[in-house]
Amino acid sequence: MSGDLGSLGADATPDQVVCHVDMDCFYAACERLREPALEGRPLVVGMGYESAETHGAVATASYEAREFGVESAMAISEALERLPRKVDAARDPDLDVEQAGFYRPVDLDYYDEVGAEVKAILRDAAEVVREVSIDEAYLDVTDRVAWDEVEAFARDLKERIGEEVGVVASVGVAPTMSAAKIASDYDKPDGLVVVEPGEIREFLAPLDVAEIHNVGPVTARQLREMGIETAGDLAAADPERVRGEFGERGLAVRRYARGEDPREVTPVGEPKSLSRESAFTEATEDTERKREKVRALAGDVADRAQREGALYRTIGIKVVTPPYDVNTRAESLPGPVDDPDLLESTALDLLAEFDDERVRKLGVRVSKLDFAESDQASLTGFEGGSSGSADGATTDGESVASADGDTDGSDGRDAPSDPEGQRSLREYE
DNA sequence: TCTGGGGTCCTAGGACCC
DNA sequence: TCTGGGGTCCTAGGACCC
Repeated sequence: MSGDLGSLGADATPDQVVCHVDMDCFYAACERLREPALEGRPLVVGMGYESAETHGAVATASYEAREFGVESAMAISEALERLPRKVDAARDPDLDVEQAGFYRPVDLDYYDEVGAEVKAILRDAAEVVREVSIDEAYLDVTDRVAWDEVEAFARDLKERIGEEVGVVASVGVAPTMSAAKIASDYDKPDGLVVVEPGEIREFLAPLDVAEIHNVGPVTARQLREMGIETAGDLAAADPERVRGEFGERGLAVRRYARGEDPREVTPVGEPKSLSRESAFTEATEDTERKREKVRALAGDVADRAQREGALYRTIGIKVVTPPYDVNTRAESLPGPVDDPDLLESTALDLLAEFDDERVRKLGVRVSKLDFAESDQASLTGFEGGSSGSADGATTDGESVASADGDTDGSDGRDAPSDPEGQRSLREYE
């Protein structure tokens, strides 16, 4: 029986050896890499945070900082109450310098570089790697490592990451993606947990339902109200009852709790949407400020779409109003475009509905993406001078811009993406 | 004290078509 | 004449993940 999914039912669990690699406090680890003096000290990395400011949220807190009660996603202002900044403590006689910590703003570009080094090691160690985020990946090592060798394999992997990159990874190994993920989290930091096929049910059974993938705060609370507290409870629950309460998603989660997971490790594909969002320091009603922010966000999204060779067919905005109400509006076009001006004007039109509202956060998104045409152009080496990537649009019947007049005339799609933007879109090897 | 930013998937209702 | 049924696409919101 080699993991031939085709011969199994769609829901069957494939025969796999899955490794989940998860960096410990990754952002904090990166900061310590370039600032070794931070080693061993309470360290908070804040998003939307700038030095000496108090707004933003905790992206990562080092384990030392967590001892002071600082948690992920907490407001920086609250984190500062639990763990004052070292610089402030040094100046304030009422504060104890020993009970203070260090705060740094996130620097994603740098973390990306470090993450890329780790990913290179992972791709070297396994044929199939699914990179889930900047600091996390699944490896399929079924064809490379037997169950009795997998612990040594994982230990080597952790060592390589530690020696070559200088950050600490936790690794979980299991027959399914969902169990491997739980295993990597089980003994953090610096964890290494192997769950062999025969052990998976017993391993999962005592865990809190909230630890199961796709069980968030809402589902966890509803499950508890049903008397389902552990993965074992959920595994044993009547599937019809679970389906009635949570639909198909509930059934999937119940299967995870039973150690069943039909997903095979595959590389991530092209993105489904691209977006940018940004918060105001405090909610504003000022129409021009809102429009200004949307213009900036739309420009960023347009640039990114162009760089990645993505055409988009749906343009949307997100408007967050106090206390924290999320509103989305979207409009689909007749065909996929690469048109920054249209993106901006559409986003602004959608925003008009909120002219009278106080707004704390705005976002711009493009979706229904289409990479085929620019792929085509780059793969065939079409350089097509000034008419660049638009050439693809003429090859299939769906010519884009002409389609409808609903955008105040101006078929103005300006000369599309420059050749610079055409750098290789994927790295199938 | 006002919660950052970037994503994915699912559901539900309405429009529209056959 | 409301009496169905099936399918697709669209928008909006929600839950979840990192």
